[in-house]
Amino acid sequence: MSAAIRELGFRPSRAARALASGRTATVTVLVANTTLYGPSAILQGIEEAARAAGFSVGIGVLDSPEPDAVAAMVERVSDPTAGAVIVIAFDLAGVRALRAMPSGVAVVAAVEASDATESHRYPAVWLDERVAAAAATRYLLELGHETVHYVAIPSSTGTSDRMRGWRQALAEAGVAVPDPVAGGWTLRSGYEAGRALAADAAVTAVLCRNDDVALGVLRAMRAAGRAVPDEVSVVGFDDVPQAAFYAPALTTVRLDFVGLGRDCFALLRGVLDPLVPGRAPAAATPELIVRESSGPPR
Amino acid sequence: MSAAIRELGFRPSRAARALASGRTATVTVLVANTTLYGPSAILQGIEEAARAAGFSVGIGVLDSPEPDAVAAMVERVSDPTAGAVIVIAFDLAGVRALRAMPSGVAVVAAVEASDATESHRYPAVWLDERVAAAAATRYLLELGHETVHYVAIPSSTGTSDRMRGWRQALAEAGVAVPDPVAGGWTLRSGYEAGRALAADAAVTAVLCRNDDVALGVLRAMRAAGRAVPDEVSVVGFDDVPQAAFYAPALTTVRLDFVGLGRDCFALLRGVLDPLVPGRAPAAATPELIVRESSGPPR
DNA sequence: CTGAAAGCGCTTACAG
DNA sequence: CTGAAAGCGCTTACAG
Repeated sequence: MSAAIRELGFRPSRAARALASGRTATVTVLVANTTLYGPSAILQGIEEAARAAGFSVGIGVLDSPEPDAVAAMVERVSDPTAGAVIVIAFDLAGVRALRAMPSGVAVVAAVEASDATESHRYPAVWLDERVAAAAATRYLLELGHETVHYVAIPSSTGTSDRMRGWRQALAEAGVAVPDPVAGGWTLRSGYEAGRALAADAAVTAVLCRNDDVALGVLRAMRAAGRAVPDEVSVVGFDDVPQAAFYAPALTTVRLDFVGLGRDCFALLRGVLDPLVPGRAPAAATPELIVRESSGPPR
Repeated sequence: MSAAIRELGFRPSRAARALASGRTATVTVLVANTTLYGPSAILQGIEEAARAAGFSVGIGVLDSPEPDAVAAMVERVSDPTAGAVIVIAFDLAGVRALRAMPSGVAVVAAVEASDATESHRYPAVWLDERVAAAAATRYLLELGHETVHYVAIPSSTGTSDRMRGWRQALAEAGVAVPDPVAGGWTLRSGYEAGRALAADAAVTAVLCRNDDVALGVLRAMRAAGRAVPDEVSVVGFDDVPQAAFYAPALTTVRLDFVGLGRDCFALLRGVLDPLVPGRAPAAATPELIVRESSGPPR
């Protein structure tokens, strides 16, 4: 912008440019809840990369997985001049939004389960959670635990790489595969799952679908008088910034959500404009962070 | 939309409409970090209200409080056809963005300190944190503590209603006002502040600027062998969903950020169109939630 | 009350 | 290489 233009306070109209040129440097990201750590960190990463590339970012939250609500949201973002969309498809609402996207709009997804059909219908990005879950499970087994229990969040995507990795590690070790315990997205549901697990004296190690669930389980163990990690080990997933400060500090799998968000935008960039040199994914590999909540069985 | 139109897959172009009519149903919200609970919950509330009103919401993150970076962001959102902006001015970056907004664009803010000049230059919305902080302080005093220490997050906005409420309650009780201890936005900084406090045997009660700081303080106390709440009480601010599950469960001030976000959008709505009936603020009044981390001094 | 025309602020293909 | 014209898809004021 020249000094003269700046002085006059001239600002180009994005709307006019979009209309005239037929394209907009805009992504809108569809997400179920901006309040949870994972999605909010992915959003942070997307925004960072988008801003660097001169893109605007819009946001649409999928309050409810109810088909009509999802369809309404999809309708809003399918405006022909509205630009591309990224959907964070870690749960039912996101998966349904992905399925409902009309052809003709550029869409890219961040998914949880790499084997889900969603990741084949659209360009997608994910972390290698299966390997990480298997590693966490193996770690517990090697500590001497006879098996490892798993607290899942059901009806999210149907399949989960985390659960598959856990199951696979158990199978490879030739160890009994207990039924997964049903948790949920709330802390309370993690607590309830923990209560059930605490009541079973045979349980000595539990892997949790995320750190919120793990925090609930931790509290349930304490309430039941089962010492962590002396009597039972608990391991989470995500490594939220608070995890290192819990009591006990949580052993968990660190997931680079911000990096995943950046990769997601880079992928979208490549879809929109094949001439833009595609960068290799930069998200860090998931890594088990051993802290205080895990140890050998008594 | 008629069935015929739907069948043909017709979707109106938002860009064309914006150009022709001169207005866009769009808000973009400027925020420093989508990853923190407060801002992300406010965003959730804004998006919910905006969607209900048929508005699109954009997001711009203020990575850095550095003036050039802030100016660049402000420039992007000041597009004449881009619509209104909401800035979450809880920290330096937000406050600076607010100050840099050119006249002519509709802006509304969510602020922390009701007395700051920012809240007078623009329509703003805030929670009554001063009264809540005073109440939390009084609660600790009435438990029998001789005074209450405060862990602040410095250089955020300059003034903080939370700190003012604490100071006021102490003054009204005719009690010594200790120097605030400097914390920060990271958990680690809360931990460091807690270490300093733990080393001072005279400290029996500490009020923390937010729950993250409080979690850090909790851990520091544990590391120093000071029992909570038996030897020292710690109280937070925010009531993040995890607070009830910490060990010990955190006594904290519940802040209705989602409601604040809704109110913020309602205020903006009124600014954009004075004919729209303005609804009374609906955010819940801050409330002290007493849990396990506070009690009488020994 | 209905319908054709002008215009919103840009970009772009084309004439000069 | 430069400059004037057409057109992007809507809205709106105006003629009929």
